Amino acid sequence: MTRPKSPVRLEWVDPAVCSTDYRLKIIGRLPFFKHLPPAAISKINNLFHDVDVPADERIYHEGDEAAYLHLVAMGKVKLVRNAESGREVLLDILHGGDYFGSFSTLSGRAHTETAIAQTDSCILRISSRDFDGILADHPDVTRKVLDAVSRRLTESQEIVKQLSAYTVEQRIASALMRLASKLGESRGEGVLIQLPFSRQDLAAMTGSTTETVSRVMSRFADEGWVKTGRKWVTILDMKKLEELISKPYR
Amino acid sequence: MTRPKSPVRLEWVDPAVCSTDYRLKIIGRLPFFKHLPPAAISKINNLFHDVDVPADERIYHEGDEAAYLHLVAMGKVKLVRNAESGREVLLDILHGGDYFGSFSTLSGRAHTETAIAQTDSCILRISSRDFDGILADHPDVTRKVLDAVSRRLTESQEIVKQLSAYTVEQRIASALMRLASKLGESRGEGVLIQLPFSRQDLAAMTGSTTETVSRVMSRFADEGWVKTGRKWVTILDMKKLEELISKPYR
DNA sequence: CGACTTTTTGAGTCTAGTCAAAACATGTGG
DNA sequence: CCACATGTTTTGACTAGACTCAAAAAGTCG
Repeated sequence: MTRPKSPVRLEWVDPAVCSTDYRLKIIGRLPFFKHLPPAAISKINNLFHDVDVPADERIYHEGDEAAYLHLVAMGKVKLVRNAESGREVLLDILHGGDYFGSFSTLSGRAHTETAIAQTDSCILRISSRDFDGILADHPDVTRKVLDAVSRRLTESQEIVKQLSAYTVEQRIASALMRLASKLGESRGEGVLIQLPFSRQDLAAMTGSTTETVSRVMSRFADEGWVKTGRKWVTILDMKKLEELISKPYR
Repeated sequence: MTRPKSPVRLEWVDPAVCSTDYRLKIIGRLPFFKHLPPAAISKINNLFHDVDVPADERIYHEGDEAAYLHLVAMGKVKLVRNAESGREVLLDILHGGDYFGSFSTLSGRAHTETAIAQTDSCILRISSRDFDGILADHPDVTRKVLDAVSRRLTESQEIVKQLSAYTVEQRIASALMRLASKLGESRGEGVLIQLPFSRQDLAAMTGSTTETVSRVMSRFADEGWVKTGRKWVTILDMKKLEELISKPYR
């Protein structure tokens, strides 16, 4: 039985994206701003600065002064916390339109996590100061930001629940489903996840180790629920993964 | 060596607190509102309704329609998520001035967690609709709420890190320190935590079991770092607990 | 003083981690 | 286009931290 070769096709990051006024389009599509009139968006656009970040490069580090709010214009960004033991914990993977970094000069001055480009990325950033100005000018934007943060809090609490109560197998199944629905690409046979992301990343997402993740993934593959390769996974049977989770602990 | 009997003294919940205009004082002291002029606070006060909740009673349940924002006026409230396996996960313990529940009709219609009174409590609540009105009228309040939610998100991510990378012993030490700084009462010999909270609660906070928590606490007590009893803990040596955490994994 | 709940202790088991090494992909340069 | 260098994934053997089940001990309250 021959396995398919890597189905990974890296997305094309046109260097021009960040340096032209294509930005205006991106910013205008963001949930925070899209309801605003073109004039306001244009004004906001001028407050953003763009940065191209090659894959694997750090955008900022835990403990750095939190002076900017960032937006992913293109590419993937992972948010990571490092434990004292050296173990890396993957908090979230972000893509186009997602925000990260800090909102304000008020709510703490240091970043509490590290942001790393997972692929070549284009990042837009605005100083916390300027963003504060936008919030002051547009109460409805503040409101949307509040909703976005609330949603992220709820997601984080869901992760807490899973880390507390699920087995590794269940956490991995859940992480795959989460990634699939957020970043998956529908293929004929299933949903392809190609961030790219390694066993290492999946381990850091689920509070586990590469070896254990590998073993669990092999089991899933044997069952025919997924197909895996280097830095990609295709989910063939979402239902079975779901059953794993809903099934009582014993 | 005789151990002290329970140092627990339950705080007195005067039924009058909730039913009189003492509420106005409480609301006026909240971080969200305290900067507002008395007239505005008085107006806001009228939108709140008070509820007395006896200990161990549920205030709302996961999945219930999220129609109110709640404030703890007096007492302690725990936020809990139930896993499919039946295991209970303790997300947070709240006390005077803390908010819980949902902010808006927008950000999802169902509660994602269960709220249970840990002690006899007095809860103030406001309909999401009315709270939306306040946010619309007072952009600065929205801003403060945003900061509060952001802070809670950061805290939640810290828990995720701990569940992912700490041993049970480290998680328990960390939980004790967190509770001490938030809800602890300074006594001569140390910091008393008397929520009241059981081994069960501590297990639900740390993704562990009562038995394991008991064993770890006994170890801590043998070392002379804590004194424990039924539903209370006194921390005698915070530094030693801290060392446990900062000390590399092995 | 009992009745009840919470906490502790013990013995046995198992999930998941550790360490080490082999197998496999992928991209590079000859 | 093949052979090699590099990083990733898999496999194996072993270990240990934490869970389970069961029962005894200790606190607390009426």
